Amino acid sequence: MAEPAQISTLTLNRLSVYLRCLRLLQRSGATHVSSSQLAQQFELSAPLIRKDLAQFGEFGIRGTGYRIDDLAESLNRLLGLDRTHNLAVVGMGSLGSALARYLSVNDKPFRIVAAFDVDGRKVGRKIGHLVIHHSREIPEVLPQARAQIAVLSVPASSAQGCYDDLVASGIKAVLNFAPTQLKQDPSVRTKNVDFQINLEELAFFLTT
Amino acid sequence: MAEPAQISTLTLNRLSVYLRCLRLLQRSGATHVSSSQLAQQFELSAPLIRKDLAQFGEFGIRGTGYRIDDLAESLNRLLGLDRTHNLAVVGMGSLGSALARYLSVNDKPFRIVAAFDVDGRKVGRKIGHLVIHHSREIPEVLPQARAQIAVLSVPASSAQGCYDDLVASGIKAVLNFAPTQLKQDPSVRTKNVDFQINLEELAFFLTT
DNA sequence: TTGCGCTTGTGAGATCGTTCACAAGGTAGT
DNA sequence: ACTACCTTGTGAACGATCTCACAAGCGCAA
Repeated sequence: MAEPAQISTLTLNRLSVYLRCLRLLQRSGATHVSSSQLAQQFELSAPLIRKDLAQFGEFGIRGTGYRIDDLAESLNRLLGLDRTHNLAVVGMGSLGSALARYLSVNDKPFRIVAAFDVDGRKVGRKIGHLVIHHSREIPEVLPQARAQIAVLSVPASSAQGCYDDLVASGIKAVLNFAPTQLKQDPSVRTKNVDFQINLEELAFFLTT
Repeated sequence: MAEPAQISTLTLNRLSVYLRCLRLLQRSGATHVSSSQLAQQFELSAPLIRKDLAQFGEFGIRGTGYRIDDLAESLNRLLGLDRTHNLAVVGMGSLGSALARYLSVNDKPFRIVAAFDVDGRKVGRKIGHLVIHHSREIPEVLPQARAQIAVLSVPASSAQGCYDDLVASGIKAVLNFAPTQLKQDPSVRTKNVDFQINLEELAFFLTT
């Protein structure tokens, strides 16, 4: 019931997981679900799920559980997924292209509105119905396309430069795939997806 | 000086970051680095870095800092990166191919030894000098290739099935890129890289 | 050798996140 | 209406993680 002064990232990510699970349940025809049912889907405890959900009001019905449709819609709105978010992909190598394709296919709330690369051979080519621009055109194209979130999939060596360009051009958030630690701008929400580090984590546990 | 009974994942991931930074410093010709110098590279506090490193012995020299070469080698060995780890990639869609290419190029301690897909048109084709096998051949090919870590880049709908096959065939660790919550086997180290959830996290902070 | 300046290593404290136990509040059957 | 049975929401204990302050240690200069 208390309005969430500050939602932690951990909670937020779990909410995404919950929502995804609810979508599946919706398709299966169920109407209600309890916190313990959700808990045994993933490896989480029921009280944690209840605490997560209770931060935003009393969604549940005691004795019955949560109404799937209601909860899904609430989470959807809460996460800001009821609106369309415009993405720019910077770096159309194999990873960038894969991400672009993945995002284009789905009718997700994310839509690619701009793509950039430094490779002259790629500039001008189309990905879906979108022309690839040269990275130096970011300052003009980015605001015009109204991109709020950038997906950064360039080599580590050029990541910082691209990041700075994006920040200067008014980007609001960056999802960085480059295996490097960016010097972040405090006004831009930045998130790293570093699969090399994840591999190394797994490798470590194989040794012991 | 205390032998680390249990290293936390947070610490472990930071060690990877430190090591990466040390590699850069090595190229720049520096010989020593202090915890505060490291700290201002990323957004971390110096005491945290010292605590992380002190878990494994006294690497530093008071008054001087850390010897870059020594520390890099220690971390390298500690993380198990002085050995080669054999990878299998399951799902050679655009994402799987991008990951495979990325891992093939580098002379990292990770080496791809097997690739799988269910698409008959892809089976038999080569990625680098590696033949793509059909996913149903996992039970035979996986142990023969001595793959310890699997990279799972299949659609969400088939992720659980592939995961179970991998587990049954003796895989030791799995890096899952499918946007789904796997029912994990306790004997297999599993790590999720869910970039959809990361996007949703960024989207959330744009609304408020 | 002595003193000064610098940096590490580390216990104590603060903060954050999760688990636990239980009261409050529903539903269904009689 | 009443009872039995559920499930939620939540304060309190617990545990993990990070921050802080400071003593211990090393190098260098005189």
